[in-house]
Amino acid sequence: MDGSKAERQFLAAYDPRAFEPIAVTVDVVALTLRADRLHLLAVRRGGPPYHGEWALPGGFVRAGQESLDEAAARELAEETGLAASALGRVHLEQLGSYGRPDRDPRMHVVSVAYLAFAPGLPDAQAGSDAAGAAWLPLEAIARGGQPDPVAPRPFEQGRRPGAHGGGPGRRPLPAQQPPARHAPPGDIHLAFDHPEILADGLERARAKIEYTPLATAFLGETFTISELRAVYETVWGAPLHAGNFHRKVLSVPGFVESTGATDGRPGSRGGPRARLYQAGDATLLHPALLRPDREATIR
Amino acid sequence: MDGSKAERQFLAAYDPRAFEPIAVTVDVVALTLRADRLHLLAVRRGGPPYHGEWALPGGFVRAGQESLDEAAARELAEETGLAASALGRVHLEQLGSYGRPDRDPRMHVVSVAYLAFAPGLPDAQAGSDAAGAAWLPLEAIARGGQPDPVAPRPFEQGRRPGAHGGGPGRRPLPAQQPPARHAPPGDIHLAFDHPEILADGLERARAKIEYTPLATAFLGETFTISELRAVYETVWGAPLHAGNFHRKVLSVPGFVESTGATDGRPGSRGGPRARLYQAGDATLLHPALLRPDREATIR
DNA sequence: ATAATAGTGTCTATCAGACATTATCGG
DNA sequence: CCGATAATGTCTGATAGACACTATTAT
Repeated sequence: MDGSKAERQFLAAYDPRAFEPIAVTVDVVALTLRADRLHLLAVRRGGPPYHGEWALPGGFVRAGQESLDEAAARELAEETGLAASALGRVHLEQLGSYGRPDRDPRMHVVSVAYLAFAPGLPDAQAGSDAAGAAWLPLEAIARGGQPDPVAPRPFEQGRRPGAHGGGPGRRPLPAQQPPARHAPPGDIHLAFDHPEILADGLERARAKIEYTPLATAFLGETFTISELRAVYETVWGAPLHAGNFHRKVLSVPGFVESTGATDGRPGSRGGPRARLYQAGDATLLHPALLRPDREATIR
Repeated sequence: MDGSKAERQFLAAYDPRAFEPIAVTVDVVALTLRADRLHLLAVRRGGPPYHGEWALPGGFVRAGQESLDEAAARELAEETGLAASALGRVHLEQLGSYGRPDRDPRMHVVSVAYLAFAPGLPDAQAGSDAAGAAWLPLEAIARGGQPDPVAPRPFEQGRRPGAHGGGPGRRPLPAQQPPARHAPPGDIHLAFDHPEILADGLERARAKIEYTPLATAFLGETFTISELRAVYETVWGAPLHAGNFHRKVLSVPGFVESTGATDGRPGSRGGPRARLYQAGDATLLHPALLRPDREATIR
């Protein structure tokens, strides 16, 4: 029809600035578990547009210097103030790209979104870029679109004490936060199209723990089956049968491996000391742990 | 540590060309079924780099003018020479983004890859950009990486006559191609990192037809259960039990709907006339059609 | 003692897969 | 008739989920 494409490519080969540019950024939907509730890592924007509002952590990809994966890891490290060592236990995967021309008022920005699962991380985001970075409870964030039918409604589970991971030293921690009621209602609104990205990330997370062992990425090095169940219950927003879950998890080869040890910190409301497990070497769960009745065929 | 991000953002707001740019392209892994074999839409490159080699169809996203989805649909339409009407039956979804700084020798190019499932399309890519566009049988294309263990080995199925869809008028077509042996061996090598993108697209396709009805996107408006089974067998590269498949497909609500009609063109080797079905209204299959034994837990 | 939890056993409905059977068509 | 296919039926092993039960610990 025109051959203009070949021409454009030719030009691009010799003058990369010949076109109106498109900026490329990475944004990270970083999730963690705190006190049996999902939290999102968010930053306060320090300039226009959306000055002062919350947004996903992210930034520009450094042209010619880094891959998308590297850029996402870098942004996450900067924003959490975490050393690469601590990032080792964080799962990071590409979520998808968002490129509507008007999603950023300044110019056409294509954002490559990433999804991160993190164990309980220290709250302080010292130094670094993100003075205003914080873990926000998900319920405090306004839904992207319609009321999500598969949304993780906090169904008020037994409020386990150590059900969140908590890194290597996660021993006592009698309840770092007073079990304050559901926190502020969903009145925090994310900037840009980040509500949509968050919604996609949540759905991905819910699906991902069905057929991969990534739920363990929310926990510490070792964990009990109950803690693992708490991850599923929180991410899926539905209670699971303790006994069946226990048997199921142990029956899936490669999901978890027993460390001989038992939990030194038993449940605060009694019960025998649980055995401790660590993540196995499986990358896919077979058979999978399917979400409870997604109502025959969702249409 | 520096606050340079805020500064960069500030600059970007007022001078989009202040940085070394990153180009954004879309590339499409378009798959179709011809004569019971998967084919990939590929174009011959008309200029450096990789001049004369095969590559995925794609091109630059038009800054400020179109979304990523729109760009992918546009490129696919240009390359196939298809009107938007014919594209209506094509499934198009985002696959992932690829952004290693050295993946294009000219400059840092981030490519947003898309995956397309198409019914049998006319071979002629008239006019349009792509003088050199063609559907290449997958076996003719060199594997991206290691020998893919889940690769769809052509297991030599019964060579059904009409097992490929074939758009609205797919009646006679007694065997448009002589059942030529497996075509040239895998010696075609795709340019750039397109072998990797193709491999990812194939794996996505194999997984996607497990839990979505998208296998029907490879077929015409109406199809028989056998034709649908041929899609699964070809994409998965493994034979399926005809009887069990039949019963299973009909038992999944919303997968297929019976049109009263029966196939006017019976199997060339006899047998009763099969009933014709059309795609149902389900968007997810429940229960899913799982691939045959992926060997307990893939590690 | 009471309540709550860890872990195991049992039963049942469901499903995937193997196999068989009947009917229908082309050659 | 013979061979291949469509469609349905039957059987078995595996699994998910419901439920029960015992043991252990905090309060």
